Amino acid sequence: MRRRIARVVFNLGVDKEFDYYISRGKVDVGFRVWVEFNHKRRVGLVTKVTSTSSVRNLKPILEAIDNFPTISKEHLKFAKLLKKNYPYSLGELLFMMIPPPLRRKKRIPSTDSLSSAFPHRGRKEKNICFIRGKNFLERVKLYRKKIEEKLKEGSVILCLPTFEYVEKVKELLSNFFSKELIILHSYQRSKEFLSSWVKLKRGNKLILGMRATLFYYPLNLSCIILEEEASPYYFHPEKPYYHLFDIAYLLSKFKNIDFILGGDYPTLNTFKMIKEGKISLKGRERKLKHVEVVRAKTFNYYKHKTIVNPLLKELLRKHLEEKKRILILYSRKGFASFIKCLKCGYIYMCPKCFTPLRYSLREKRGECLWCSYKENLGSLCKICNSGYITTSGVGIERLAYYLRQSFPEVEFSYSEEINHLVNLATYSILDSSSLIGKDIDVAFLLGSDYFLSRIDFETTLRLYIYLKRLAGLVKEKVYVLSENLEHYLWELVNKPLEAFYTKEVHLRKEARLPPYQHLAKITVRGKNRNRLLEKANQLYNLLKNSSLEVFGPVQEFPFRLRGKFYYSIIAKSKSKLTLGKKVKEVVEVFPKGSYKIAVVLR
DNA sequence: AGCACGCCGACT
DNA sequence: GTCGGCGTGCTC
Repeated sequence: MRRRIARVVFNLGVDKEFDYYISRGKVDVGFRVWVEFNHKRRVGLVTKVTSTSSVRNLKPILEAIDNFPTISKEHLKFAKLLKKNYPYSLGELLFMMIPPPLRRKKRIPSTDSLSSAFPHRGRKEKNICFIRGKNFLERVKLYRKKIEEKLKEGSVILCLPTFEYVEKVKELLSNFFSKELIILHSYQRSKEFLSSWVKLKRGNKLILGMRATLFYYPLNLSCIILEEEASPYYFHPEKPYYHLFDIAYLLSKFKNIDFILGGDYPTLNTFKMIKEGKISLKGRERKLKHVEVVRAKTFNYYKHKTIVNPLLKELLRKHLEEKKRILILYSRKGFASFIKCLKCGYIYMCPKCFTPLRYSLREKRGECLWCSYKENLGSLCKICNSGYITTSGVGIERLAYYLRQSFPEVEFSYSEEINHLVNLATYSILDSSSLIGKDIDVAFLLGSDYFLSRIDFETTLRLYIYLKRLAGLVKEKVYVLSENLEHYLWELVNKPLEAFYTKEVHLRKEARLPPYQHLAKITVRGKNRNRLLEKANQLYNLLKNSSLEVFGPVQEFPFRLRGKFYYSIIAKSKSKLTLGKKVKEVVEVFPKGSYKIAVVLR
């Protein structure tokens, strides 16, 4: 019996396979094919070759793009496993494993077949381990040993949060693994990406990349390393939404290989798994410098004509006189959060998102935080044409402005380059590697009350990690100015990790939040506000009927983005798997139309 | 996902 | 009358 029919999937949200007959040439599972689908020609991927089809009048495969598979049978199996956990089609998931240029009709620029090295599967019990190290320089040294050992068995992928980490690790490891080192990430040009992708399939390699890299894993993968596992960069913030930890965890289980997590402070989930004996722990906590929490009493800004707290001024003056190297961290970007007219009270808004525009002093214009909208401003109000425009709210640029007023002789440098005596930066600099190896004597963390007031259950843990990183960096002391000394973080910030994490885990358990309960945020968007709310309520009822704990719908922030409204519903469940499955079922039966749904699990 | 088709309310 | 938003169904 000759098998003449190919089952094909596309990079579309249709979770269905389509049959085409094979007219000529070699076509097999994993081949990219050029076919006509719905009056258009596009690239499909063969998931099966059979002899029968329930559909009559099949269309032919116009062309097999290559004469070898782009996707292996193992990758196909892994994509099917992912499909069980995520509300995406098999096609969408498989195309994540294909380099972007090859998602179009382009031939693979290689001479011989791409048949990869022998698939690797761990024999004994796989090992999940959290390696604790002060900073990434120290951890890379620890990974080096592990990489050397695992390269004997197969390839190793080292996932890094950002491009700058990849560059730094490349510098650090290229001497040790010059033959094995391969860089693969989506910042590369397509030619470079493709040549790396072809190379990583031959022999035992060390692959450096970011969150998308893991989807291109070679069959002989023997170990996954996730450096700085608590980094927010491992969350993919657009469709297809995923967290790299989950993908890496599933892949390591699927292949039964080692999974190494690295970081200075773990996520709460990892901490919980360490406590449960599911993850082993290497490395100890070291003594850090003291974080001093100072009561920043509220004072009258207008009377004092400054926003610089007198206490901060006093502390700064003292350390400036001692010629200390100072770092000041602040949580809000830009100059001001609002631009308004003093006469009519009009607040400048983004016309697409209906959120206040932020004022950027550097650019001298209003900017939307949520989309790319920019607006140049005159000195008179654009509505009443008479009132003066002022700004309110304190961003880091305004803070710098007032600090210069208070200390005219000091240069408050505000940039990513920390080379001056006094430096200003936003908290996010602590998620990068820019501060490693810099000499700082004293650090001030400002704006913590605002940071903690955000409606997000992760903020306390984030701030704890930021403060601990600062405490590990400075030679002398970290100051935090807060008006809210009752916050539980302040009494735990100088205690060992164990104390804070135990408390936080306890609170999350009480509040039934991750990692004890999992959350799915289901967001609907559409142009008609009232109808959208109806839709959101329908969705709410469907979720409720599938015996999930459901909350909402609530307006998203921003409520209106790029001309569309957004409502969110939160569903809760103890098991991430059941949650994912149930939400997926509901989303699938929900009528498709002009109201689009997005699902984020955590 | 994209697209065609058909329904219905709004508006010169 | 006809324009456009919206639901439905279909793609091998």
